[in-house]
Amino acid sequence: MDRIRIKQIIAGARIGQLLVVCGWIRSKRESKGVAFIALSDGSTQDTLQLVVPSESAAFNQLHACSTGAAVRVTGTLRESPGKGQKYELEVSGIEVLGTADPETYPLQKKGHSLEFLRDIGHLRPRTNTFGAVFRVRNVLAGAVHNFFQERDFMWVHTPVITSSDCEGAGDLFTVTSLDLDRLPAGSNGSTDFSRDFFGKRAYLTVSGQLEAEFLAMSLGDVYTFGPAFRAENSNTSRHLSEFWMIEPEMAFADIIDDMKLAEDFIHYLCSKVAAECETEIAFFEKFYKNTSLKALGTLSEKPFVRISYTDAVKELGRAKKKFEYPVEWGLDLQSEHERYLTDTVFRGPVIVVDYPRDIKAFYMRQNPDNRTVAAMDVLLPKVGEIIGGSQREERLDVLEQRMEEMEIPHEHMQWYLDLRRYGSAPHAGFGLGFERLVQYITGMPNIRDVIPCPRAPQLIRF
RNA sequence: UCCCGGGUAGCUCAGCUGGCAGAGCGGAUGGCUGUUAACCAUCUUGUCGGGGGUUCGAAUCCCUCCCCGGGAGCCA
Repeated sequence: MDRIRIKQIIAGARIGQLLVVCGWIRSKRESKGVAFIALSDGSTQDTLQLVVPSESAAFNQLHACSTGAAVRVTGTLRESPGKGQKYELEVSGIEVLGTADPETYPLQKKGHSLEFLRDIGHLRPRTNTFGAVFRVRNVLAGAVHNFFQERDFMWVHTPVITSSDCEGAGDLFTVTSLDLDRLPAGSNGSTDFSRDFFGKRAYLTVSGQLEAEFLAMSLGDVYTFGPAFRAENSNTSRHLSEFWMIEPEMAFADIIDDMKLAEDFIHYLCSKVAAECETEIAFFEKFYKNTSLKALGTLSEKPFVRISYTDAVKELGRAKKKFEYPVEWGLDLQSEHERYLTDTVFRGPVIVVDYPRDIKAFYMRQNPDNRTVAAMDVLLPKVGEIIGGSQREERLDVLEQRMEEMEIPHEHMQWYLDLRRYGSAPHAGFGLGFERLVQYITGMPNIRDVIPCPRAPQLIRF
């Protein structure tokens, strides 16, 4: 007989049927006449209540059924007379597949701190919290593809290993097959990377954007969804060294189209999670209080406030609040400024657009005022920046001049400049940090708790 | 990387004006009950983060290193 998932049982219409269920024991309550077991199989937030009557042969095996043990159970589904669950399985047979020594099994019936669970990363998906996080993460990942596929964006696979070191974002991890104990010497004490695997220095990608641009400039609308790597020494609840990024890129599009896409995207994802992860969100609402179905519902409809950088600076200048960092046109907005805009002034997501060109990347399109670029950031309450995007500079002369001003060497960028030489066209895109989205929607305080195997400075266990 | 706050039993934490290392939870055993993080009784648990120093004596004071958390910077 095939096993059935608890998720399907909860969905209903199986009362009276003989079923086989496999899973891990969460808790057990024993008495003389009857025992109760809460069983989880990861398919859903809910546990299945197993009822083991003392006359059942399974009753003698209860000793091995401690918290954490894996079992295969046969029984008849009944309507539950008790509170807290609709169904329960009246057990006729239990096969203990794997015991879990209660003296050493680290998960208790009680709740654990998120910090402790990080130390047992291989077992934490068995908890309510992490089961919920990873189910929401899965629904979000599926929704990302649905959103773009429904709009005829093509999923493109940009490289993980790259030779491009001028993508603008932080420090890079070097990828090498050289013997690190005997590095070939180059000039003035450096390493000779011409002897390395690729014949030149290679890195883990920090972004697929530049590659996505050339794919957009032939396929039209594309998106990437894959890992990115940053070697920055960032120790915060919002940064990972390895994270997943979504980067749509649209040909024949401007910054207005870009903002529209970003807003539609967030709306879509929130509505999908609200519809498909009701129990998970209800769980987060109850135990972490940083998210709610109601808030998700609002987020999936409410239009985002749009404000120019220049007006945002004016708004901050009017603020009664004392800021630690100065507010002045030309300086980048600090976390406290962004938070003031999202949490106090507009009380919701805000898109800030048209930033000073001197604080933004070389590829962003210069506006007619000659001092701002068509760049936009989507800011969310509490989490801060979740999306950074721009219209790309499609004019060859303007781009070349900008690269010179910012001292970016042209030689490795000829292919990028070619896109402006041959059939150039307006195009725009953005990058969204997937974990920050999961973090925002689940309300998890630390980004290390929304990815199965977090990588950060000094952290690469599991 | 910088600024704060921490590291004591398997977990959460108290003890910190230097003087016998504690509680709750968990776990084990027994009892009881269609139970819901069940309940009652008994029992169980230590490299006080590592190293060095001050002292008759250090979990407690000093130095140093490691790790964790919060905030900042960098960014998504």
